[in-house]
Amino acid sequence: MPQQPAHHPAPPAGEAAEPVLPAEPTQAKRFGKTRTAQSTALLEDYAELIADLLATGGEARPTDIARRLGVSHASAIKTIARLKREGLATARPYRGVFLTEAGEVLAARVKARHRLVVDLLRAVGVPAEAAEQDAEGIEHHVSDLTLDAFSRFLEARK
Amino acid sequence: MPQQPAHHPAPPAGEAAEPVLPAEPTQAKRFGKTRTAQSTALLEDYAELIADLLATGGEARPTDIARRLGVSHASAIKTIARLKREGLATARPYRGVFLTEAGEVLAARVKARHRLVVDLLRAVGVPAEAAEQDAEGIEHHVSDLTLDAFSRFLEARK
DNA sequence: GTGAAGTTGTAGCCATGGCTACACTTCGTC
DNA sequence: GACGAAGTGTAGCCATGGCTACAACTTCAC
Ligand SMILES: [Mn+2]
Ligand SMILES: [Mn+2]
Ligand SMILES: [Mn+2]
Ligand SMILES: [Mn+2]
Repeated sequence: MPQQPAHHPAPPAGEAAEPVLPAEPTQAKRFGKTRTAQSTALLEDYAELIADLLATGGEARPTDIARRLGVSHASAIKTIARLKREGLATARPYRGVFLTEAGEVLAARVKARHRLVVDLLRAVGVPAEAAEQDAEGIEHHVSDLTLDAFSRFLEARK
Repeated sequence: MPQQPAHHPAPPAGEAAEPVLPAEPTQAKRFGKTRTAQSTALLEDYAELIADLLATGGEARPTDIARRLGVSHASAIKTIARLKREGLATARPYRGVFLTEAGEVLAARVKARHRLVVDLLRAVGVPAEAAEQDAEGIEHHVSDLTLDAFSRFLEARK
């Protein structure tokens, strides 16, 4: 059994604490939103990465993208096809990948969010590499309200 | 373009900041770990929910699980099959679902992590419902190192 | 300019996780 | 105890996101 965080009231000794379940529709809504976030996570990472590659190297080639993501180039190409289908990117054969207006907007938003999450983690004492690692997953599940709170928190302790 | 967090150095006015890309193998490793976390997220949520249902109602039936997750009962049953396949749960037809030793260990760990993530979010000023919502996704991407940092942070400002 | 190497694209496979439709069991009520 | 409602299980569909294998195109070196 993992340790009890000290700021939480301990359960009455002897018997297990009855967990308090959220109301059923509330809980279903939460899980549903999490599933939605899941399905856009990959697109967000691609958009962010493509923007970075374009900014630094001038071009974003499927093979580079694949290598950076640690997947086969075939997988990358399939996801690039999805980006195109969803109006986030354009690509002509052998010419590299570019972002549409919508894609650039998404990339900028994702990038800002990514940085803010890393900064917040660092601020509460998470070691640098762990912060970078965890942020890569966490960023896709952070709502605007939470983002605002992160901003204010960082601002306050600057 | 989203707002610039004030604690970050602004890019030199006039030209865009060149993003600093992590080394390729580093970045690939990060994305890879995130993918792994993704694939266990669902099992974790099931284990946590089943434990809660068993603790409160004494039984965890596929239909209850499905309703709480907001999916069809057929989907729930398929994931329960995966839990069994991975040695986390047992279930005999029409008799409800139970956790194995391994399943209970997982559930306890997930539950503690979930609570800690919610508490951390609340502590940095995230509104209650947003904290609950976002934690449902974030929890699957929080490493032990990060969890420790959260603990210490909460302890320090208790 | 030609040939080899690297890049890109396509095809076909698998696992996961949704769904609906349908069949079968269990349970509660009368 | 019979019946109908609720719960459970199975089958078959789809999309996503991995993979390998192979084919076609570009590019670079010579
Ligand atoms: Mn990410
Ligand atoms: Mn990111
Ligand atoms: Mn969760
Ligand atoms: Mn949870």
